[in-house]
Amino acid sequence: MNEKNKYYITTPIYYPSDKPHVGHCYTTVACDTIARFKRMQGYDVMFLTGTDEHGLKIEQKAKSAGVAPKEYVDNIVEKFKKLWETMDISYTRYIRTTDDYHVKSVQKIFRKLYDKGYIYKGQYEGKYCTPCESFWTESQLKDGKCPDCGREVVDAHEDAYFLKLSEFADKVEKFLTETDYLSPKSRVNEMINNFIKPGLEDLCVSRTSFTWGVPVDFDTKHVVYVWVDALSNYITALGYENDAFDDYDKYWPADMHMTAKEIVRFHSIVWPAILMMLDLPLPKKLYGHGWINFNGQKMSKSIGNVIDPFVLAQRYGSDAVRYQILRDMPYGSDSNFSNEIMINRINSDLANDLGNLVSRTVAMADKYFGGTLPTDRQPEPLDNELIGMAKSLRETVTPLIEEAQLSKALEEIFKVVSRANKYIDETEPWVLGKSEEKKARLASVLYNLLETIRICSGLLAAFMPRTMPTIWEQIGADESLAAYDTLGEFGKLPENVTVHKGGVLFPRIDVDKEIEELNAFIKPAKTIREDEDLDKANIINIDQFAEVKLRSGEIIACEKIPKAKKLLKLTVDDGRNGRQIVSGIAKWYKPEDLIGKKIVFVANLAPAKLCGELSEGMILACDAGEDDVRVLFLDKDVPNGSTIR
RNA sequence: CGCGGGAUGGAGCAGCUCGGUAGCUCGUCGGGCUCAUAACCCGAAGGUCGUAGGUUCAAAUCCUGCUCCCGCAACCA
Repeated sequence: MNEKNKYYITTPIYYPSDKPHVGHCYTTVACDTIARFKRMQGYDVMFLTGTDEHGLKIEQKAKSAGVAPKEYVDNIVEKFKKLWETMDISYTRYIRTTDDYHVKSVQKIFRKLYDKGYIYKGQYEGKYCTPCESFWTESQLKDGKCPDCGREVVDAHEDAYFLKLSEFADKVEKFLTETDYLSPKSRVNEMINNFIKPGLEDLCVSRTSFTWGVPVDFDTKHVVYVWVDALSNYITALGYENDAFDDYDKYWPADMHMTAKEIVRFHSIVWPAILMMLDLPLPKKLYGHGWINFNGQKMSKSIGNVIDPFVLAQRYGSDAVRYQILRDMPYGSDSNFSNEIMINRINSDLANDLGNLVSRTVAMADKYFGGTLPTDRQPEPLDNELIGMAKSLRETVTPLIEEAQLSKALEEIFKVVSRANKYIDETEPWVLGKSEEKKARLASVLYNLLETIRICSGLLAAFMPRTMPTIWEQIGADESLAAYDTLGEFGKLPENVTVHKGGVLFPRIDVDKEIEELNAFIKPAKTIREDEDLDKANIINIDQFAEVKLRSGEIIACEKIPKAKKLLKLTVDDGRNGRQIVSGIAKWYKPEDLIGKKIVFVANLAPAKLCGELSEGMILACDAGEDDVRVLFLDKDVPNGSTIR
C-alpha cells in the first residue's frame, strides 16, 4: 500500500474522570463516519481513539472513590469501550496513556526535547498560599490574595520544566495562516489574536504536586504534565520511539485530527510546535467542532442535563442516534440537543422520508410484479431530474465528507430521498399498475427508484452502518452493489432485480409518550442513585461531623454584588458581632426575599473572598432540582446563634 | 472598558465575505393521493431580519451607539 492510499484520522484522547457522554459521542461518531467513508474509497485507514488517563483530577477522583488511580480509570475505560461498541465505532487502535509503551515513548520524547534544548528546567514562579499548598499566577489572585481561601500569599518558586514555545511563535503563526491546517478558518484569527500576538509564553510541562503521571526519567521528582504526554499519543500509538507498533512511517503525518473547540488551542499551537521541535512532519488537518448544548444550555454534570448515550442508543438504535447528532451539528458552531429534537429528526428524516421510501418502493415492486421487475422499459423525460441528482450525488457528497461537513453531506443525500418521494407522486405507479400496456413504464419507474435508493443508501453506509445492509437486502442489492465505485453510476442493479419485503427500518416514535418516558427515567433516578453510591463511599464518623459547626442566624441585610452574576452579600446576625456571608443564590432569590429570614450557616468555615467580598461562612441550601436551589429557613422564634446538631 | 459567539415568521437554522426578489427544516392550516411506517405530494398563512442612528438611489447584508442572551474567565464556600 503506498503513501497515497493511507488515511490517518484521530479523535482526541478523552479524559476518563467520568463516564462518557453525548459530547464524546459526537467527535467519535464523526471520525468513525469519515473513517468508514475513506475505507469505502479504498484507503488503508488508521482510526485512533483512546483515553488520557493521568493527572491530578483523576488522582483525586480515585482517592475519593477509595481505589487506585489505575483501577479507577480501568473501570471508566471499560465504559468508553462499551459505548464505542454500542455506537458501532470502527476504531483500529485504542491508546491509553497508561499503556506501557506510551509511557516509555513519552519519556524518550521528553528527554529528546530536553537534549535539544527545547525543554529547560526553570522556576515556576508564582504566589504560594501555604495553608492551601497551592501555586497561583498573578492573574489568578484576587486582590492579591489566594483565590481559594483569601489569605495572604507569598512569592515562591519551585522547579519545573518548560517547553520553549516562545521560540516557535512565528513558525506556528506561519503554519496557521499559510496552510489550511486549522478549520473552520475563523478559529485561526482567534488563536493568533488570543495566544500568539500577545506573546506566546513557554509552557510548563512538568509538575511536582502530584504523582499520577509519566515520571521524568532523569528527574523523578517530576511528572510530565498533560500536553507532552497527551498530544504525543498521536505518534506513540504508531510506534514512534517504541516497539509496540511499527506503522509510524506508514501513517504519519495524520490526515485529520478532530477535536472539540476547547482544545483547538493545544492542537493548533502546542502540537505543531512540539512536532517542529522533534523535526517531524506536521499533520494535515485539524477540525475544531462545536459543542452539543442541551435545551440551550451547556451540558453540565452539575446542572444534571448530561444525556446518557447508552439510553438513547438502546431506545432508538445506534444508527438513529448517529444520524441525529451528525445531522444537527452545523459546521464549526454549536448545536442544540433535546429529546424532542432527536425524536423529530428521527421521525421525519429516517422514518417518514427514507424508511417509508424504501417501504413503499419495495411494496409496489412486490405487488405489481411479484417482486421481480420485467426487463421491458419505457423511459420518459420526467425521469431525468431524479436520475441526474442520484448520479451526481457521490461527487457532491465526497468533498463534504472529506472536509468533515457531515451535516451538509446528509442534507444533500436527503434532498435526493425527498426528490424520490416526489417522483412517486409525479409518476403515479398505482395508476400504471392498473393497465397491462403501462407495465414497461411502471418497471422503469420502480427501477429508477430502486437505483436511487441504492445510491443513497450506499453513501449513507458510512453514517448508518447497521441499517444500510438491511436496505440493500430489501432492494435486491448486495454489498458489491453498494461499493463506492458503483455509487457514481446509475443503472447497476440488474434489469430483472428481485426485491424482498422486509421489516420496518426506522419505526416511528410517538413523540409525547416518548418524551414523558425519557424525562421520567433519565434524570431524577440517575442523580439520586449516584449520590447514594457516593454517600456510601464517603462514610464519616460522628467526630468528623462534629467538626462542622452549624449555627442559626438571621439575615438582617442583603444586597446583590454588582460585579457578580450569582452572588448575594448577606449580613447575618449570628447572636454575636454579626458576620458577612456571600452566597451564590442570586439566581433564585432576590435580596428582599431573604431579609428577616432565619437560616442555618456553617460557622467555622475558613473565610474566603468572593469577587472581592469577604465571606465568613456558608448558608445551607438544597439542590431542589435540575436548576433550582432552596435555602433552608428556620422557624422565626429560634434565637440567633444557636448551635445546630 | 476582561475574551468570544449570537439576536432573521411558533421552534431550530441559512443568507451577511462581494449591498438590490428574505431561503431551508419542523410545526400550523387547507387541498391532493392511496403504493407506503396516519406516511407521501401540492398550496397557504405567518417575518418592521434585537434596538437607535448613519452611509447609499437601495441595507438582514457596510459603519456607530445601545439592549438582551449564551459560552469562557472572575464568583456557585
